[in-house]
Formats: sequence, C-alpha cells, structure tokens
Amino acid sequence: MVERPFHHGNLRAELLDHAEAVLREDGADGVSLRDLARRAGVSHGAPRSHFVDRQALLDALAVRGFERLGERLREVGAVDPDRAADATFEEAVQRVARAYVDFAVQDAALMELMFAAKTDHASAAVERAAAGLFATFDELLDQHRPDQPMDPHDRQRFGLLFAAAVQGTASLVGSRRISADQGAALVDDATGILVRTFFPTLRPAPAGERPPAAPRSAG
Amino acid sequence: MVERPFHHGNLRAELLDHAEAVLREDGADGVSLRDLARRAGVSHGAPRSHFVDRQALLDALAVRGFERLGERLREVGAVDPDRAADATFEEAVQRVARAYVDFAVQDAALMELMFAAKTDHASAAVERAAAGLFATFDELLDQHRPDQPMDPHDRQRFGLLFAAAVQGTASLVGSRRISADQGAALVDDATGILVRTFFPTLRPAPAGERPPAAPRSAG
DNA sequence: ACCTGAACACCGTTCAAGT
DNA sequence: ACCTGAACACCGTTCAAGT
Repeated sequence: MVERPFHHGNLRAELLDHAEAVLREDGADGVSLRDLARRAGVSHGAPRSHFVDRQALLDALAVRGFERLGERLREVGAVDPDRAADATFEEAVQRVARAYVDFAVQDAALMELMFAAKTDHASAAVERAAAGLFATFDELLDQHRPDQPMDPHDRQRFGLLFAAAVQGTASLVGSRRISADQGAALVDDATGILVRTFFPTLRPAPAGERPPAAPRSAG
Repeated sequence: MVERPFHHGNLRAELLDHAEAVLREDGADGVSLRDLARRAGVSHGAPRSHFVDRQALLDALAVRGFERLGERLREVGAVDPDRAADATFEEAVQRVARAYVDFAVQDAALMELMFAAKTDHASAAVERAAAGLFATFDELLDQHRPDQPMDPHDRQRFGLLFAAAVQGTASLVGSRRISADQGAALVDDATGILVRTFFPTLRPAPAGERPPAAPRSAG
C-alpha cells in the first residue's frame, strides 16, 4: 500500500527509460549509472542489482533498440492485400529501407550502440537481438514473394546487400557525413537497384525512374 | 644537450601514437588523457597543451584515420597502365572496396570514431578529412574512365552508392554482425552490381558471373 | 531479492605557477 | 610556448550491511 520501496520491480525499466533519454540528448558518453540512479531517486549502488556493470546497461539499450527497430520495420513492411504483389514489393522494400534510415536519424546514438565495434566480449543477448533483426529482412522477403520463392543463396545475398545498403546509409547519415535528405534519396536509389537486379522482370521500365541505363538491357 | 624537456615538439604525435595503440587494444573507452600522459612520461596536465579536451584528441585520431584510409585507397586504386581500362576498372573498384572493408576490420574502433554519431558540435577538421576521403572516390572514378566521363549526377550517385556499400559492410563487419569473410564476399557482390548497373556495356556478361547466380568465389 | 552507503581507484578539467 | 602539480567534481566498481 505505502510507496516505501519506491521501486517494486520496475527500477530496471525506469533506468533504461532514463538512459534512452540521456542517450538521445548527450550520446553514450553521457550515460552514467550514478546519474541514472539519481534520476530514479535511488542510491548509486542500486543499478548494480539489475546491471552487473555499465556495459550491461548499454547492451540492454542495444537489445531494446534492435527490438524496436524490428517492430517498426515489420509494421512498415507489412503486405498490402489490396494490391498486386509485384506493384507492392519494391515499394515495401523501399518503405522498410526508409524506416531503417529514419530510425538511424532519430536515434543516432542508439544506432551507434547497436553497431558498436566489439573489441572483446560480445553480449549474447545483443547478438540474439541483432540476429532477430536480420531474420525479419528474410521474413519480409518471403511475405512479399510467396508466389516466387527465392533461391536460398540469392535470398541470403539479397538480405546481406540490403543490410549493407541501409546500414551504410544509416552510418553516413548518423555521422552527418550526408544529410537526412541525401540519405533518403540514397537508400531509395540503392533499393531500386537491388530490386531491379534480383527481380529484373518486375516493373518493366516506367521510363524516367531508371538509373542511367537498364541494369539489364530489357530490349 | 641534456634530455631535460624530454619532449621537444613531438609530444602531440607521441600521444596520438599511444592513443592509436590503446584504441586498437581497448576501444575508445580505454583512451584516457591521464593514461596517455603516463605512457609518454609527462604530467597529467601536459596533454592539455596540445588538445583542449579529450574529444579533441579523439577528433585528431579520426582525422588521422581518414587520411590513412584515403592514402591506402589511392594506393590500391591506382590505374594499371599496362591493362585496358575496361578490364581494370571493375577490379580497381573492387580492390578499393576491399581495402576499405579491410581497414574497418583491422581498425574497427578507429573506424567507429571516424563515423561516430554527432550529437552536438562537429569538428571542422574531421569534416574536412571526411570530405577528402569521399573526394578520392570521385578521383578514382575519373582516373579510370577518362575516355568515358560520367554524367555529374550519375557520378555523384555512384559515389554515394559506393560509399554506402563499403561503409555498410564495414559497419556490419566491425560490429561482428557478419564475419570478415562474409564482408569481403558482400562488398565484392555490391561493387559488381554497382559497376554493372552504371556501366552495362562493360564486361558483356561472361555467363555464370551474373548477380542472380554465383556472387564470386568467396574464398 | 533488492537496495543503502562508505570506500577505493580512476577520470576530465581548471588553473596558478614554473621554465 | 610548453609543462607541472594541486584541486575539484564526477565516475565505475566493490562490498558489508540493512530490509
């Protein structure tokens, strides 16, 4: 009844919420366990009950990031049953790619955490979450092309190429090497090329939206 | 005559050298001004004479990284006068892309520093160095296709798509999301698709090396 | 199981002072 | 111009102790 313990099981989540806010504001360097404890109104040793060390908290943030990004991509990439598969496929790929880059723009520091360079030990939880994200790429592919299942090898290639394109754009935008607008255009361009390379029969050249020339001389 | 000052003008460089070693070993988090001062045998306040704060030192490392990567790419991407331009072009692009990814594998923490998410202020020196790296992409394009100058718009597109592909692969490999071997195969695949998309007349389909089929012997 | 609070070693940064 | 060394505020981490 009384609010004595102040935190009855939700301290972990509250710490993560505060951490996410600080991360967005000041970057990963600004995330301090003592500061988070202060914000939550607990002693500086309290976080230790939920995170063995600072890295464990950052890893938990990364896991959350992978999960949230995956959810968003699944929302955005859902099949539209009212439209022809062909017409909707490239659009869906492009929407997913755009959502990926948008995420990186809005949460650049979180994205950096999710793809941080691993010098030594890797967190198993983070690796699992990351693998889950990449698995959704494959799911989306299968969802949209049930009539035309891809060769497993090509499916993996497409997935990796897609991942490299969106992650590369995300990295360039997140580090401010290019603008958000440039990133959106870039990722559109990349997905267009990918789709046309792997599905040359789709969209028989609407004239005006093609690269310099057809990747395959369609005649 | 005596070696009293111990450091006569080279302390800055020595600090950076130590920092680079620590960076490789323990990541950016392990880089501490006080530790670097200790390694150089100076007082903990001495680095302040060369770097206004810790971030300034990290920025200087990033600048060095961009310069070193640019040099390497220029070495690797140099034109081979003994060969036909067509035959050597895709190979050169692929060599440059590979060198980029190799750099990211060997210096993952440095790469992370070079493409760190900017929450607030950006260092002008880092931006200049980064711009220099992207300029070398364009230089390499011009070097290899003097006979067939690209449309400026397509040149910029190619440069951005190339940058996204190599940086994306670098990020995936540096964060251990994929292996170094997968990264090499991926970047080969991506550059192959890019070259064939922008230069469809090059390499008129040697049958068996096209996208939907084998990517390239990954090793 | 969860949290407190003291203790320890280590930081970045500032600054008056030396050379 | 470059470096020293004290001072300050802030960390992460450990740990005995409380509930």
